Amino acid sequence: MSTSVNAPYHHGNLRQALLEAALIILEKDGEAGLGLRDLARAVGVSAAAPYRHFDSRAALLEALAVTGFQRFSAAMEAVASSDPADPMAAMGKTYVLFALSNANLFRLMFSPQLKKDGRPGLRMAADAAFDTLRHLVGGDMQTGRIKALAAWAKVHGLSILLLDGQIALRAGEDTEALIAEIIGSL
Amino acid sequence: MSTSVNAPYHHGNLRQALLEAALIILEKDGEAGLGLRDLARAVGVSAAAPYRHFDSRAALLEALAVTGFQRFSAAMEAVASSDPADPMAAMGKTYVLFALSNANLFRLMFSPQLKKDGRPGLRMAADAAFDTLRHLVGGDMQTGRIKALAAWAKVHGLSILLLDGQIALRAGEDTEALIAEIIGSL
DNA sequence: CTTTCATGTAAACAATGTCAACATCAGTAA
DNA sequence: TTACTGATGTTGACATTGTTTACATGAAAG
Repeated sequence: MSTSVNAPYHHGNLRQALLEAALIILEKDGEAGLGLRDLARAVGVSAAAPYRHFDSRAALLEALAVTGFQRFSAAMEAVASSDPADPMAAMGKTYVLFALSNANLFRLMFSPQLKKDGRPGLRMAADAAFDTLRHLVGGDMQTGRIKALAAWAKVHGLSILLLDGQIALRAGEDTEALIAEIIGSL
Repeated sequence: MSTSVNAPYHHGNLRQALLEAALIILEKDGEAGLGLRDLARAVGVSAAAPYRHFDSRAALLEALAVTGFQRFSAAMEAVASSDPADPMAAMGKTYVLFALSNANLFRLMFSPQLKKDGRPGLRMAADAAFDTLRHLVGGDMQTGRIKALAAWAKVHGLSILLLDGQIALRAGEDTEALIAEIIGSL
């Protein structure tokens, strides 16, 4: 029984296909909804096949989170290099919008689960992302460390509170405008 | 086979015992490490017994999170009623310290898992907690909504970043002092 | 053509959440 | 007291999950 009429025994690029399908499932169903068997079935492969490319489910999740940090870095560098009027505000807005448009991926990136296993790839990716973030901030304006940390905390907290639906929008209020207002209140 | 020599058939106060043991396991092993069977064994009861008091594992977690919000509210009210010099700063500090000293419980309170099932008890507890928070803030100083949201975001983000170990302490730096500094930078 | 090795499959395992059927016991009513 | 009843606990089973082991396939190297 094969999904397509003439499915080849070897998939060809299973690792990549798994990651792409996993990302879709992740955004739709959340991390808990991402089962290895469902994922394998979605790609048209047996339940054990993913183990040729990932040591465990956690390793698969780690790979997802790593690509998340890479995309995050890319987004931040893109705004920074677009030479905006207020670099800090622009980066903050990008930070929050990235979280909102990649909700479950963002949550996965900061998942305490993955961190607890001490997965080195994830730690490296996160460190790299925040290093470039620090570099971009330090390059464009000479903020002190405390102010930078405070800005980071504000932007990160805003991301999570919005993600969790804790911040209620008023009637006719625009999310993006609210973000700008909160970021602007330094 | 019974844990104690003369264990009675009926536990007596199983629901409470489950919650207390669950809280301990939660703080030690995290949410993923909190299995129903282990929990039942820790309390000296069969694997199915918890189902007489909780509909599901998620319901048990919800109950834990609810008590978390109650403790959180109590802590915030305690500081506010102690009439501190700078109410906002004091509450912010309490907010972060609560998160740090109840790490996994705090994470559970904001777990996307529980939120997704639309558990009404959790939503009510969270709303109640944040209502009292808003009340305390609004009562002591007339902050605008945007400033209040910004302060909330900063304090919440700081909690999570510290919890995740993302903010590195410098040599000889005190966590509590750093918190105070960041909160102070409004 | 043969060999090899990365990559896939099938079948099994242990552990988990959950449920159904039965056991125990405290309290109430006769 | 005696019988019933409902709340609470136990046992055994089930489906599902992550994971492993043994085997199958086939593309590329020799």
